[in-house]
Amino acid sequence: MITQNKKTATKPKILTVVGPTSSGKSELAVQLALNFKGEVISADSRQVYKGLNISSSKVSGKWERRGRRRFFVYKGVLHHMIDLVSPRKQYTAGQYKKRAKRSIDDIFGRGRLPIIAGGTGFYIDALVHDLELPKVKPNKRLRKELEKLTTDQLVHRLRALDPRRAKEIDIKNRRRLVRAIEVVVMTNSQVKPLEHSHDDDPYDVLIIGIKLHEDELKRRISEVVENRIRDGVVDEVRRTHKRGVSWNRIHNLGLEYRCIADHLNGKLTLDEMEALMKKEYWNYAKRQVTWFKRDPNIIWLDTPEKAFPIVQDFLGREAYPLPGQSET
RNA sequence: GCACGGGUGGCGGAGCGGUCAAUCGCACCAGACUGUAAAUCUGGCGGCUAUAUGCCUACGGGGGUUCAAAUCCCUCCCCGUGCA
Repeated sequence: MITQNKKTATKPKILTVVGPTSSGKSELAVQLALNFKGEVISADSRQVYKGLNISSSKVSGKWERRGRRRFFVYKGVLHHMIDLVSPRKQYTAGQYKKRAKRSIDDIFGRGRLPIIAGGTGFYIDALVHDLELPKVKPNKRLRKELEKLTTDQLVHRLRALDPRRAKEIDIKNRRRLVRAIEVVVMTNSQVKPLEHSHDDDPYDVLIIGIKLHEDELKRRISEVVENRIRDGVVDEVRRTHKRGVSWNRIHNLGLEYRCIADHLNGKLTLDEMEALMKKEYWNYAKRQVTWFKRDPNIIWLDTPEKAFPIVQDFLGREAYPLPGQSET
């Protein structure tokens, strides 16, 4: 259990590894975990789903029994926030935050270091800054109804309900408008303004970002896509659909799920699919970078190995010999 | 060689006398993000510049018609298809 007395107590330390897709975050996280007695918390919106393995770049670990509990283990390192629900269900950022927070407490309870690693920036922010996301579950009926309105009508509706929110929201983004209205309608109250100062953060966080050279990243993305196809992503998606996940839902999972679904439905040849996947992944990587860019606290590294001394410094203990130093 | 069809911005592809620096898509650049975030959304994208109801150069080359041409005519070059 962590209790944080904001000003006086020293906050518990956690580590975060971010970076665009294919940059090697997962592997670095594992290495850091091995060196600094940590456990990994995946911050990836698709790895929470069971059965999406190759397609979500899940580490190739296994579920193992440890005492009375079962953990997802890779290279001896415990991984959390993986394989939580069926892809038929929709897992949300709020659910993620709540559960990941428990994982952090859990890890502290074992006297270990939580290492958050992943590419879903929103999840990481929610967790690390303890964002208070409105506790309003999706209301299908209401959404369906709101969906029928024009964007302008949605804006007017929101203005009437919550003028402050209407002012700051992206008024061209229907999805956001619908959700904002949903929140007001369901809670019967307006959203309070968000103000998060870092002083309020519950943890002392070191964020390491992997920043590869553009060409290098592109190269790696190509490689990853090719490997996945060879390893059977197409089959994985086919199987996922056979298990009752609708094409519509698969399409909504984004990126390669779309490309592969289109291929399976005869809209794309295998080659077209591959090319499209590479393109989509690259664009995604850029979106991720845009997100991370605005956090000035991220320490960007061009080679993962540079992380070790920085982390050691952050933890400020002698207890963690750097790799290679332990043997001599 | 003849007959059609076509040559438009990095690419695909609209426009077929004025309101065209040229719809749109892709690529590219930048950005947003309060329980769908691998989702969703926005802006820019010929050149120049004080970024603008500004100037310049533009729709294969050249020449014409017209107040006005990417759009019409002539001619040349190139590509595709059909016939020789």
